Amino acid sequence: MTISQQEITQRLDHFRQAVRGQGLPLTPQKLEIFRIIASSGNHPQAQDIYEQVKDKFTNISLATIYKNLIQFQELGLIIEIPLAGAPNRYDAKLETHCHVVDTKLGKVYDLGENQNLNLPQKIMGRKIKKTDIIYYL
Amino acid sequence: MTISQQEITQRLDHFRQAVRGQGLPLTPQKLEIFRIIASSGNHPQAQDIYEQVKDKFTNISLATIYKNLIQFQELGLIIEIPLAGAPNRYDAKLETHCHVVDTKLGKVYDLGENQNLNLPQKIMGRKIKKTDIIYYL
DNA sequence: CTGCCTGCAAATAGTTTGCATCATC
DNA sequence: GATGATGCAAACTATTTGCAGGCAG
Repeated sequence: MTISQQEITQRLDHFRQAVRGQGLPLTPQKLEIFRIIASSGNHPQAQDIYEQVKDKFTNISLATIYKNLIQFQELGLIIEIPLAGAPNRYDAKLETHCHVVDTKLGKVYDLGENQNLNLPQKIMGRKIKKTDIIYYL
Repeated sequence: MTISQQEITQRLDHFRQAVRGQGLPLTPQKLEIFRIIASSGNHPQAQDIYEQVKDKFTNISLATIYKNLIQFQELGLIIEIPLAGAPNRYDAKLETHCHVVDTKLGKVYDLGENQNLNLPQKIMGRKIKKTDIIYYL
Protein backbone atom coordinates (compact mmCIF):
# COMPACT_ATOMS: atom_id res chain seq x y z
CA MET A 1 0.00 0.00 0.00
CA THR A 2 2.82 2.43 0.79
CA ILE A 3 5.33 3.19 -1.92
CA SER A 4 8.98 3.76 -1.03
CA GLN A 5 10.45 7.21 -1.51
CA GLN A 6 13.00 5.64 -3.79
CA GLU A 7 10.32 4.12 -5.99
CA ILE A 8 8.53 7.46 -6.21
CA THR A 9 11.70 9.32 -7.18
CA GLN A 10 12.38 6.71 -9.82
CA ARG A 11 8.88 7.04 -11.26
CA LEU A 12 9.12 10.82 -11.35
CA ASP A 13 12.49 10.73 -13.08
CA HIS A 14 11.17 8.33 -15.67
CA PHE A 15 8.14 10.55 -16.12
CA ARG A 16 10.16 13.70 -16.77
CA GLN A 17 12.40 11.84 -19.16
CA ALA A 18 9.48 10.37 -21.09
CA VAL A 19 7.61 13.65 -21.45
CA ARG A 20 10.75 15.51 -22.46
CA GLY A 21 11.70 12.68 -24.76
CA GLN A 22 8.57 13.37 -26.78
CA GLY A 23 9.44 17.04 -26.97
CA LEU A 24 6.36 17.85 -24.93
CA PRO A 25 6.26 20.74 -22.48
CA LEU A 26 6.60 19.66 -18.88
CA THR A 27 4.16 21.88 -16.99
CA PRO A 28 3.97 21.96 -13.22
CA GLN A 29 0.34 20.75 -13.44
CA LYS A 30 1.37 17.65 -15.39
CA LEU A 31 4.09 16.89 -12.87
CA GLU A 32 1.74 17.30 -9.95
CA ILE A 33 -0.92 15.08 -11.50
CA PHE A 34 1.61 12.36 -12.11
CA ARG A 35 3.20 12.82 -8.70
CA ILE A 36 -0.13 12.18 -7.00
CA ILE A 37 -0.71 8.97 -8.94
CA ALA A 38 2.86 7.80 -8.50
CA SER A 39 2.99 8.40 -4.79
CA SER A 40 -0.45 7.05 -3.97
CA GLY A 41 -1.08 3.44 -3.11
CA ASN A 42 -4.78 4.16 -3.43
CA HIS A 43 -5.32 3.93 -7.17
CA PRO A 44 -7.05 7.30 -7.25
CA GLN A 45 -9.94 8.24 -9.52
CA ALA A 46 -9.88 11.34 -11.71
CA GLN A 47 -11.96 13.14 -9.10
CA ASP A 48 -9.52 12.27 -6.29
CA ILE A 49 -6.62 13.55 -8.33
CA TYR A 50 -8.54 16.69 -9.17
CA GLU A 51 -9.19 17.44 -5.52
CA GLN A 52 -5.59 16.90 -4.55
CA VAL A 53 -4.16 18.95 -7.39
CA LYS A 54 -6.49 21.80 -6.43
CA ASP A 55 -4.48 22.24 -3.24
CA LYS A 56 -1.58 23.47 -5.33
CA PHE A 57 -3.38 24.75 -8.42
CA THR A 58 -6.62 26.29 -7.29
CA ASN A 59 -7.89 26.84 -10.81
CA ILE A 60 -7.11 23.44 -12.26
CA SER A 61 -9.95 21.95 -14.23
CA LEU A 62 -11.17 18.37 -14.25
CA ALA A 63 -10.80 18.41 -18.03
CA THR A 64 -7.08 19.01 -17.63
CA ILE A 65 -6.86 16.00 -15.36
CA TYR A 66 -8.61 13.82 -17.92
CA LYS A 67 -6.57 15.13 -20.83
CA ASN A 68 -3.39 14.32 -18.98
CA LEU A 69 -4.60 10.91 -17.88
CA ILE A 70 -5.15 10.06 -21.53
CA GLN A 71 -1.77 11.39 -22.53
CA PHE A 72 0.04 9.56 -19.74
CA GLN A 73 -1.57 6.33 -20.86
CA GLU A 74 -0.52 6.94 -24.44
CA LEU A 75 3.03 7.48 -23.25
CA GLY A 76 2.82 4.26 -21.23
CA LEU A 77 3.36 6.08 -17.95
CA ILE A 78 0.24 4.96 -16.14
CA ILE A 79 -2.41 2.30 -16.51
CA GLU A 80 -6.15 2.61 -16.22
CA ILE A 81 -8.10 0.21 -14.04
CA PRO A 82 -11.70 -0.07 -15.26
CA LEU A 83 -14.07 -1.20 -12.53
CA ALA A 84 -17.60 -2.57 -12.72
CA GLY A 85 -20.01 0.26 -11.95
CA ALA A 86 -17.43 2.73 -10.70
CA PRO A 87 -15.20 5.43 -12.13
CA ASN A 88 -11.84 4.36 -13.52
CA ARG A 89 -8.80 4.22 -11.28
CA TYR A 90 -5.23 5.03 -12.23
CA ASP A 91 -1.99 3.38 -11.27
CA ALA A 92 1.68 4.20 -11.88
CA LYS A 93 2.77 0.62 -11.24
CA LEU A 94 3.19 -0.63 -14.76
CA GLU A 95 3.88 -4.34 -14.35
CA THR A 96 0.83 -6.58 -14.73
CA HIS A 97 -0.57 -7.28 -11.31
CA CYS A 98 -3.89 -8.18 -9.70
CA HIS A 99 -6.28 -5.75 -8.06
CA VAL A 100 -8.71 -6.41 -5.28
CA VAL A 101 -11.82 -4.29 -4.99
CA ASP A 102 -13.49 -3.99 -1.64
CA THR A 103 -17.00 -3.31 -2.88
CA LYS A 104 -18.21 -2.31 0.57
CA LEU A 105 -15.55 0.34 1.10
CA GLY A 106 -15.05 1.17 -2.57
CA LYS A 107 -11.31 0.76 -2.17
CA VAL A 108 -8.84 -0.88 -4.52
CA TYR A 109 -5.72 -2.70 -3.40
CA ASP A 110 -2.82 -4.38 -5.10
CA LEU A 111 -2.72 -8.06 -4.43
CA GLY A 112 0.41 -9.39 -2.75
CA GLU A 113 2.93 -11.58 -4.49
CA ASN A 114 2.09 -15.18 -3.67
CA GLN A 115 -0.03 -16.00 -6.67
CA ASN A 116 1.44 -18.32 -9.23
CA LEU A 117 -0.71 -17.15 -12.09
CA ASN A 118 0.66 -18.38 -15.34
CA LEU A 119 -0.25 -15.52 -17.63
CA PRO A 120 -0.04 -15.80 -21.40
CA GLN A 121 2.16 -13.38 -23.37
CA LYS A 122 0.31 -13.72 -26.63
CA ILE A 123 -3.13 -14.88 -27.69
CA MET A 124 -3.99 -16.00 -31.20
CA GLY A 125 -0.51 -14.94 -32.26
CA ARG A 126 -1.10 -11.37 -31.10
CA LYS A 127 0.70 -9.55 -28.36
CA ILE A 128 -1.39 -8.72 -25.30
CA LYS A 129 -1.42 -4.97 -24.76
CA LYS A 130 -2.85 -5.01 -21.29
CA THR A 131 -4.15 -7.53 -18.78
CA ASP A 132 -6.72 -6.73 -16.11
CA ILE A 133 -7.17 -9.15 -13.26
CA ILE A 134 -9.67 -7.85 -10.78
CA TYR A 135 -11.19 -9.59 -7.79
CA TYR A 136 -14.35 -8.15 -6.27
CA LEU A 137 -15.01 -8.82 -2.60
CA MET B 1 -18.08 -18.88 -29.90
CA THR B 2 -21.17 -20.94 -30.70
CA ILE B 3 -23.31 -22.26 -27.87
CA SER B 4 -24.96 -25.65 -28.16
CA GLN B 5 -28.73 -25.82 -28.37
CA GLN B 6 -28.68 -28.00 -25.29
CA GLU B 7 -26.73 -25.41 -23.31
CA ILE B 8 -29.17 -22.69 -24.37
CA THR B 9 -32.20 -24.74 -23.35
CA GLN B 10 -30.57 -25.44 -20.03
CA ARG B 11 -29.89 -21.74 -19.45
CA LEU B 12 -33.43 -20.78 -20.35
CA ASP B 13 -34.90 -23.40 -18.03
CA HIS B 14 -32.72 -22.21 -15.21
CA PHE B 15 -33.75 -18.66 -15.97
CA ARG B 16 -37.48 -19.37 -15.84
CA GLN B 17 -37.04 -21.31 -12.64
CA ALA B 18 -35.01 -18.57 -10.98
CA VAL B 19 -37.41 -15.76 -11.89
CA ARG B 20 -40.44 -17.78 -10.85
CA GLY B 21 -38.63 -18.87 -7.73
CA GLN B 22 -38.51 -15.25 -6.61
CA GLY B 23 -42.21 -14.88 -7.26
CA LEU B 24 -41.43 -12.37 -9.99
CA PRO B 25 -43.56 -12.06 -13.12
CA LEU B 26 -42.02 -13.67 -16.16
CA THR B 27 -42.79 -11.30 -19.00
CA PRO B 28 -42.10 -12.13 -22.63
CA GLN B 29 -39.70 -9.15 -22.78
CA LYS B 30 -37.64 -10.52 -19.90
CA LEU B 31 -37.44 -13.91 -21.53
CA GLU B 32 -36.41 -12.45 -24.87
CA ILE B 33 -33.72 -10.28 -23.31
CA PHE B 34 -32.27 -13.26 -21.51
CA ARG B 35 -32.59 -15.50 -24.55
CA ILE B 36 -30.49 -13.12 -26.59
CA ILE B 37 -27.74 -13.05 -24.01
CA ALA B 38 -27.88 -16.78 -23.40
CA SER B 39 -27.74 -17.74 -27.05
CA SER B 40 -25.13 -15.24 -28.12
CA GLY B 41 -21.45 -16.01 -28.09
CA ASN B 42 -20.81 -12.32 -28.68
CA HIS B 43 -21.09 -10.88 -25.20
CA PRO B 44 -23.56 -8.23 -26.35
CA GLN B 45 -23.81 -4.69 -25.01
CA ALA B 46 -27.10 -3.22 -23.79
CA GLN B 47 -27.47 -1.48 -27.14
CA ASP B 48 -27.02 -4.74 -29.10
CA ILE B 49 -29.62 -6.44 -26.96
CA TYR B 50 -31.97 -3.49 -27.42
CA GLU B 51 -31.70 -3.68 -31.18
CA GLN B 52 -32.33 -7.39 -31.24
CA VAL B 53 -35.27 -7.28 -28.86
CA LYS B 54 -36.81 -4.56 -31.01
CA ASP B 55 -37.33 -7.12 -33.75
CA LYS B 56 -39.91 -8.81 -31.55
CA PHE B 57 -41.02 -5.94 -29.34
CA THR B 58 -41.01 -2.81 -31.45
CA ASN B 59 -41.74 -0.54 -28.51
CA ILE B 60 -39.21 -1.90 -26.06
CA SER B 61 -37.19 0.78 -24.34
CA LEU B 62 -33.50 0.80 -23.57
CA ALA B 63 -34.39 1.53 -19.95
CA THR B 64 -36.22 -1.78 -19.78
CA ILE B 65 -33.12 -3.53 -21.05
CA TYR B 66 -30.99 -1.90 -18.39
CA LYS B 67 -33.48 -2.56 -15.60
CA ASN B 68 -33.55 -6.21 -16.51
CA LEU B 69 -29.79 -6.46 -16.87
CA ILE B 70 -29.51 -5.22 -13.30
CA GLN B 71 -32.13 -7.63 -12.06
CA PHE B 72 -30.61 -10.60 -13.86
CA GLN B 73 -27.29 -9.80 -12.22
CA GLU B 74 -28.90 -9.60 -8.82
CA LEU B 75 -30.45 -13.00 -9.41
CA GLY B 76 -27.05 -14.33 -10.47
CA LEU B 77 -28.30 -15.17 -13.96
CA ILE B 78 -25.78 -13.17 -15.96
CA ILE B 79 -22.45 -11.47 -15.37
CA GLU B 80 -21.32 -8.05 -16.45
CA ILE B 81 -18.01 -7.60 -18.22
CA PRO B 82 -16.71 -4.07 -17.68
CA LEU B 83 -14.30 -2.99 -20.39
CA ALA B 84 -11.83 -0.14 -20.51
CA GLY B 85 -13.39 2.73 -22.43
CA ALA B 86 -16.34 0.80 -23.82
CA PRO B 87 -19.89 -0.04 -22.77
CA ASN B 88 -20.37 -3.06 -20.53
CA ARG B 89 -20.89 -6.47 -22.04
CA TYR B 90 -23.10 -9.23 -20.68
CA ASP B 91 -22.60 -12.96 -20.53
CA ALA B 92 -24.81 -15.87 -19.47
CA LYS B 93 -21.82 -18.14 -18.90
CA LEU B 94 -21.50 -17.95 -15.16
CA GLU B 95 -18.29 -19.83 -14.41
CA THR B 96 -15.21 -17.64 -13.99
CA HIS B 97 -13.40 -17.49 -17.30
CA CYS B 98 -11.08 -15.18 -19.20
CA HIS B 99 -12.10 -12.72 -21.87
CA VAL B 100 -10.10 -11.45 -24.77
CA VAL B 101 -10.85 -8.04 -26.21
CA ASP B 102 -9.87 -7.34 -29.78
CA THR B 103 -9.46 -3.59 -29.44
CA LYS B 104 -9.28 -3.10 -33.20
CA LEU B 105 -12.55 -4.87 -33.91
CA GLY B 106 -14.19 -4.09 -30.59
CA LYS B 107 -15.09 -7.74 -30.15
CA VAL B 108 -14.94 -9.84 -27.02
CA TYR B 109 -14.19 -13.56 -26.99
CA ASP B 110 -14.05 -16.24 -24.37
CA LEU B 111 -10.58 -17.62 -23.97
CA GLY B 112 -10.18 -21.35 -24.62
CA GLU B 113 -9.44 -23.85 -21.90
CA ASN B 114 -5.69 -24.40 -21.89
CA GLN B 115 -4.76 -21.94 -19.20
CA ASN B 116 -3.74 -23.33 -15.88
CA LEU B 117 -4.57 -20.23 -13.92
CA ASN B 118 -4.59 -20.96 -10.26
CA LEU B 119 -7.24 -18.59 -9.05
CA PRO B 120 -7.75 -17.83 -5.37
CA GLN B 121 -11.13 -18.55 -3.73
CA LYS B 122 -10.75 -16.07 -0.93
CA ILE B 123 -8.65 -13.01 -0.28
CA MET B 124 -7.99 -11.60 3.19
CA GLY B 125 -10.43 -14.17 4.54
CA ARG B 126 -13.24 -12.87 2.38
CA LYS B 127 -15.02 -14.69 -0.37
CA ILE B 128 -14.45 -13.37 -3.87
CA LYS B 129 -17.76 -12.34 -5.42
CA LYS B 130 -16.54 -12.00 -8.95
CA THR B 131 -13.31 -12.29 -10.87
CA ASP B 132 -12.59 -10.42 -14.08
CA ILE B 133 -9.68 -11.52 -16.20
CA ILE B 134 -9.49 -9.51 -19.36
CA TYR B 135 -6.79 -9.47 -22.01
CA TYR B 136 -6.66 -6.55 -24.43
CA LEU B 137 -5.10 -7.18 -27.84
C1' DC C 1 -56.52 -7.23 -7.48
C1' DT C 2 -51.78 -6.31 -6.30
C1' DG C 3 -47.27 -5.72 -7.32
C1' DC C 4 -44.01 -5.84 -10.38
C1' DC C 5 -43.11 -4.43 -15.23
C1' DT C 6 -42.96 -1.58 -19.24
C1' DG C 7 -42.07 2.51 -21.89
C1' DC C 8 -41.43 7.22 -22.14
C1' DA C 9 -38.94 11.24 -20.72
C1' DA C 10 -35.88 13.47 -17.89
C1' DA C 11 -31.87 13.22 -14.93
C1' DT C 12 -27.29 11.80 -13.69
C1' DA C 13 -22.36 10.47 -13.80
C1' DG C 14 -18.24 10.12 -16.00
C1' DT C 15 -15.71 11.62 -19.53
C1' DT C 16 -14.62 14.21 -23.85
C1' DT C 17 -14.45 18.19 -26.91
C1' DG C 18 -14.06 23.09 -28.59
C1' DC C 19 -12.14 27.13 -28.05
C1' DA C 20 -9.68 31.25 -26.37
C1' DT C 21 -5.80 32.26 -23.75
C1' DC C 22 -1.34 31.10 -21.76
C1' DA C 23 3.15 28.78 -20.77
C1' DT C 24 7.13 26.02 -22.10
C1' DC C 25 10.80 25.36 -24.92
C1' DG D 1 7.43 32.58 -31.84
C1' DA D 2 5.49 27.92 -32.40
C1' DT D 3 3.39 24.18 -30.41
C1' DG D 4 1.18 22.13 -27.08
C1' DA D 5 -1.24 23.05 -22.36
C1' DT D 6 -4.66 25.02 -19.47
C1' DG D 7 -9.32 26.25 -17.95
C1' DC D 8 -13.86 27.13 -18.82
C1' DA D 9 -18.21 25.73 -20.71
C1' DA D 10 -20.75 22.84 -23.44
C1' DA D 11 -21.42 18.27 -25.45
C1' DC D 12 -21.66 13.45 -25.29
C1' DT D 13 -22.29 8.53 -23.86
C1' DA D 14 -23.66 5.14 -20.95
C1' DT D 15 -26.66 4.35 -17.54
C1' DT D 16 -30.26 5.38 -13.96
C1' DT D 17 -34.51 7.28 -12.14
C1' DG D 18 -39.46 8.84 -11.85
C1' DC D 19 -43.72 8.13 -13.08
C1' DA D 20 -48.23 6.73 -15.46
C1' DG D 21 -50.42 3.08 -17.35
C1' DG D 22 -50.33 -2.15 -18.30
C1' DC D 23 -49.87 -7.14 -17.52
C1' DA D 24 -48.62 -11.52 -15.05
C1' DG D 25 -49.82 -14.30 -11.26
